[in-house]
Parts: sequence; C-alpha cells; structure tokens
Amino acid sequence: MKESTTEYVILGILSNKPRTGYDIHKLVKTRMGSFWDISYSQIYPTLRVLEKEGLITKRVEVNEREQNRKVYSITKEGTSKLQQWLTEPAKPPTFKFEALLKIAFGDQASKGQIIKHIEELKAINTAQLENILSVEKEMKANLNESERAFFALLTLSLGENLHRAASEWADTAIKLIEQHKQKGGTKHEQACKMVD
Amino acid sequence: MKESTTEYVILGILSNKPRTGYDIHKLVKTRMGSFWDISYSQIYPTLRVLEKEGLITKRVEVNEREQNRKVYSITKEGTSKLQQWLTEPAKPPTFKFEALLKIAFGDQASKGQIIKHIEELKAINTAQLENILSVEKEMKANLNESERAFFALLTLSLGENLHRAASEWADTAIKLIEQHKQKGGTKHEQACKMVD
DNA sequence: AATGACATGTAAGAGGTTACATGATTGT
DNA sequence: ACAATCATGTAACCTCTTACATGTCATT
Repeated sequence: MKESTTEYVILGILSNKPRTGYDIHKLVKTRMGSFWDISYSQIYPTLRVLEKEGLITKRVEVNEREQNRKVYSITKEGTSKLQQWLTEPAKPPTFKFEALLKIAFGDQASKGQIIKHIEELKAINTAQLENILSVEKEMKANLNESERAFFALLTLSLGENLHRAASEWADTAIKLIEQHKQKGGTKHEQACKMVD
Repeated sequence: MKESTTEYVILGILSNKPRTGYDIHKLVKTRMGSFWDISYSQIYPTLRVLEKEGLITKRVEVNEREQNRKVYSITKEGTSKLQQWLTEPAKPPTFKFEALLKIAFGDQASKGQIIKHIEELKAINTAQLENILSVEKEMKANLNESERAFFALLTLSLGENLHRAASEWADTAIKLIEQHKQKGGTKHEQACKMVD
C-alpha cells in the first residue's frame, strides 16, 4: 500500500478541521497555490480510498436542505499516519515553467514574442501575488491566532517572496531584451549586467 | 498527433546544435534545472518519435572507437514546428514543493522537525544556487557571445533570484519559529512581522 | 432570469517516475 | 584498480490532466 502526497495533503488539511472535497480544493488553491495544486479528480477518489483505509470518516449532511454535501474528518489512525509522514524528509521540489523554456530558446523567435512571454509570466505572478496579499490580509483581520494560521502565514510569505522575485526579474529581463534589440551590441555583456 | 512539451524541449536544444540523448539530459539539468526537468526514460523514446515524424535525424557514430553514440540533428520541419510553438502562449507554471506542505501542517509536528525541513530546503537551494553561479561563470569565461548564450544567462538569472529568495526566506522562517518556541507568545503577531 | 459559487463525480489518456539492465571510456 | 562519467535503453507503475456530466443555492 503506497501513499501518494495527495493523501497526505488531504490528511493535513482535515487535521485542522472537517471539510468537504470542495473545501479542500479551495483551501489548497488559496493557501497553498504557490507550492502545490490538486484537482477534483484527484480529491474525490482519494477521499474514498482514505475512508476505506480508516484514516478519515465521512458524515453526509442530510439537513433540512437535503444536500449532497459530504463532510470528512480525520481519525486517530489518520492523525498518526500524518505525523509519521511529517517526520520523513520531503521530496526535492520540482518546477515546470514552460514560459522559461520558450525564453531559453529565444534565439529562434522574435524579440516581440519573447517579451510577450515575459509579460504573460509577469501578469500571472502579479495576480498570484495579489491573491496572496489578500489572503494574508483576511487572515490577519480575522485575528486568527491558531498554530495553523502561524504556519499558513509562514508558507504564504515564501510564495510572496518568490512571486516578487519573479516579477522583478521580468522587469529587468524586458529592459535587457529591449536594449539588446536596439543596440544589437554584445549580447553577452548585457546578460552579464543582470548576473553580476 | 499531440505534442508534449518534452518534444519541444528536445527540438529547442537540438536547434542550437546536434546532440545525443545523454547530452540533452545534461544540458536540461545544468542550464534549465531551476524550471524544468526531464529523465532518460522520457528522452530516448521521444527521440525515436521525433525521428519517425521527420522532425529530427539520427547519425550513428561509427568512428574508430565504435561507439553506441547517436547524434541527433533538427530538420527544417523540426525547426518550423519549434518556431510555431514559440509563438503560442505558454502553459501556466506549476510547482511541487513537498517541504512547504509539511511546514504548512507544522502544528502537527515538533518545532525541531519543521526547522529540519526548512534547513533541508535551504541546503537544496544553496546547492542549486552554487550550481547556477558556476555555470554562469563558466559561460562568461568562455566568452560565448551567441544569441543562445544571452537567453541562457537570462533564464539562469531567474533561477538565481528564486533560489536566493527561498534561501533568505528559510533564514527568516527559522528565526521566527525559534522565537515562537521560546516566547510562546502570540504566534500571529510573529508571522505578521514576516509578512509586513 | 442569469451568473457565479457550491458541490460531487467518471473515464480516458497523457505524462512522468522508479527500478531494472548493460556496457565503454576517462581520469586518478 | 577504482570511480566517475559517458552512453543507451525497457517495463511497470503511478500520477495527473482534460473533458465530460450533473445539479443546487444565493445574489443581483
């Protein structure tokens, strides 16, 4: 029986409080969007697996409103499995940054195309940065002083730093490429300016 | 006929000069390691597919040394396919940062464990940063003034910035967690210090 | 009346990892 | 002699994405 990280993400989220699959998805997106993502088609089957393994339990809400809503809670077994996982070293991080690939092959494209890729990259970063800032603001406004909130803010701040770094890089990169275009001089020296 | 990004990475690398599968792997690792990765088990089958599609050609080296070495070159069709791809918008970036997940669930672990995860994260970042710096140094020493080198340095510098940002975050995060341990005060306010 | 958020799911296929398997060449 | 690097590949399995499919509830 092998456990994927997906299972532990779900256990980790449920270890704070009971939630639905939909809630889990939303939480990962808003609070962990800079370093993880997960789709509904991973969440729903995994919830059933975890339930079968006795790591979580399901409560179907059959209130006045007769809804489909299924709220999952972590069990004692689930909690100890989660805590065990937390003691193990994490897998090395991976990134997939297709835009950077296109920029790396920039000698095969026009300057305009490359700048467009960088601008798109910057737009995505800016949007995610704003998203993080609003989540942080909201969390602080709620005066949520739980342990969980402390760690959430900690990880959000890494996302903040990374998006800011990428955003700043984008500005410098565009300037360098534009210079490169006009002067046509030694490209190498221009790239070095950035690196030094 | 659907094309995965892997096919374009290979085309992009071969558009600079002919290489073996092994060379391609090495190049991705050293020059693009901060934003992409690719394994041999993706490279070798993909090379065969690209050859069958007429986008690359193979030359088996049967020199005095009688080697197994297969050098691939891009064709005209391959080049135009690559250039077409470069005009299309890139897929949004994705990250998988398991360590951050473990830190986010830090209320379920001991402070020591969390700090260990952050230290491991920092070690990985430092190693990759040093790697980038040495590659940059080498490229500059070779006075490689090609277009390709300009873009390589540009993308390497993003990696540099990101690794530096992550590394700095790690230092601050460890300090905050240590304070958190000793004073035990309002965790929320401590996290806010970082965010503001 | 329409839109967006809430809510749950399936199927097929693409993409990627891990473990296995082998062997030559180069440098110390 | 030994280690590192060069060099190519397969099979099984796991993971993940995309497209499909449906329906409620709250707000404007």
